[in-house]
Amino acid sequence: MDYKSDVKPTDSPREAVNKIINARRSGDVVILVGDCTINYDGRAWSYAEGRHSVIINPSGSVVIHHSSSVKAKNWQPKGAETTVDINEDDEVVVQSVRTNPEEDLTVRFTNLIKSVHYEPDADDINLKGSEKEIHKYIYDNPSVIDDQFVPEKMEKDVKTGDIDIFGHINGKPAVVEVKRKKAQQEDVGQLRRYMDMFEDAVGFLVAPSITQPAEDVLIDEYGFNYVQLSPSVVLED
Amino acid sequence: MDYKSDVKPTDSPREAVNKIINARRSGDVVILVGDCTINYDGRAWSYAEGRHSVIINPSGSVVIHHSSSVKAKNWQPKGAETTVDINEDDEVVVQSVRTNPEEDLTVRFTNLIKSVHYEPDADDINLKGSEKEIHKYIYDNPSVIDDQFVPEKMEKDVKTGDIDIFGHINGKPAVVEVKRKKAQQEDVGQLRRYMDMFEDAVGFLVAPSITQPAEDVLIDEYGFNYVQLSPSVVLED
DNA sequence: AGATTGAGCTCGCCA
DNA sequence: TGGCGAGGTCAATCT
Repeated sequence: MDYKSDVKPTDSPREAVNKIINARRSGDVVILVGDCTINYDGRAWSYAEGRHSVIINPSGSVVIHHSSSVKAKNWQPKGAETTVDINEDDEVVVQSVRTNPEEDLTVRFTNLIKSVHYEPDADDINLKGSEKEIHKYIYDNPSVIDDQFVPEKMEKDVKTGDIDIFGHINGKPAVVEVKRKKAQQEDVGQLRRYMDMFEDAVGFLVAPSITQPAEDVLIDEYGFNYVQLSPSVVLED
Repeated sequence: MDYKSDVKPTDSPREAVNKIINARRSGDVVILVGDCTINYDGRAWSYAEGRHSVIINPSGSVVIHHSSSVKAKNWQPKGAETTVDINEDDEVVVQSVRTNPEEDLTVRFTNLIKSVHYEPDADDINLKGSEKEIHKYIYDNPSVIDDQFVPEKMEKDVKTGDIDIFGHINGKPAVVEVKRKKAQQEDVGQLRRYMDMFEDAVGFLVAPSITQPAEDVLIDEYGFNYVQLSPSVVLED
C-alpha cells in the first residue's frame, strides 16, 4: 500500500484529482479536507460554505463533517454514485447522486488542503446491547410486570405495528410496550394504538423512567400502567 | 499553519502522540486513521474492532466512522473531555469522557496509520428549509387546506403538545398537522391526540405523501382528511 | 435543567 | 419494495 499518494497543500488541483481517482480506483477510503461549498438537493435542500472534512467510502457513501457539530452536516448513503472531478475553474468537485429517492450532493473545493487515503478492512467486529434483550428478559421474568402476567408472544404483529410482548392477566389481554430510555408522550400513543385493538385489555409501559406529561396521560387519561425497569438490570442478569 | 505535523506511517507511537497533542493544543481538528478497538460505556455500551477514522474536534466532540456505514459508529458530543495519550504497551489511546449522562469512549490504536490536522474555520454559512416555512406558507395560503379554512394560530399550545396550525371551518374548530415527509401511523396518532381536545372538530394531515395503513386509519377509522403538499411547492413560492 | 419536536434521520427486519 | 420500529439518536427551542 502506497501511503505517499495523499494530497498535499502544494499539489495542484489536477494532481490532487489524479491522486484521488487512483486511490478510489484501488478501493481506498478517501478523506478530503478543505474549504468548500456544499449543495444538497433531494428530499430537502441545503447550502453551506466552510472548512469541512469529506469522507468518501468505496461503496459510494459520503459523509461531511464540520468541526462545530458531532452530527454529519451532509451525507449520501451507500449505493450512491460518487465521482471526483475537476471543473472549468480548476476546482476539485465531488458529486454524489442516488436514485429512490433522487438526491444530489455536490461539494466544490475552493481550497483543497489535503487528503488521506487508506485501504478499508475486510470485516470488523461489533458487539452491542439491544432492546430485544430486554424483551427476552421480561418474557423469561414476567413477574417484573405483574405477578399474574402470563406472556405468550414477543413481537406480535397487529394492524398498527408490532406489540413488544403480548399475554394475559387473569384472562384479560395484556399489552406490554418496552422502551430502553425515558418514555415520552409518543410512546404512550404507541401503546394506545395497540390497546385500541383489544377489548378490556391491560396496558403496560416499561421504561427506565418517564416524563411527567407522559405519565399523566398514561395513567390518568388512559388508565394504563407504568413499570420501571432499567436496561442495566437486564444486562446484569 | 504547519501542514508537516501530520502523523506518518513510519512515526513511532510516541512521535505520533506528540504531534497530535501539539495539534490539539493549537486548536486544530485531528483526524486519526488506523486499526483500533473501541469501547463505549454509558447510556448503552458497545465494543468494536477494525479500521476506523476518528475525528476529534477542538470542542472535545469525537466522531468515529467505519467504511461500511454512513452513520457514525461511535461518538461523543461537544463538551466531552477528550485526551490523547500513550499506554504502557506503546499504543495511542483516545479517551473521551462526558458527564450527564456519564459516558466514556475509549479508542486504543493497535496500528495508527496516519493522521490529518487542520485549523477549523471561524464560522461557516448554512442555509436550509424547515417545517416552520411550511407552516407559514399554509397560514398565508389557507386555501391549500380548504376554501373555507380560516387559520387563527400557529404552534397553538395544548395539553398534549403543539398544534401546527389551528383555525376554523364554517364555525367548527380545525386542526392541521403538517409533516414534511411521508406520513405514517404515528403521525395520525399525533393528530388524533389533538382532535381529542375538541368537540366536533375537523382534522387535516398535510404531507407530501402518506403510507397506505396510515391513510386507512386516518380516513376510514377517524374520518380525518389528508392534504397532499410537498416542501418543494412551498419553496418555489 | 427538563421536556418536546424535528430531521434528508439510517438501518434492519419482515410482509 | 414498502412499512415500521429502534437508536447512545443530536440540536434547537421553550418553559
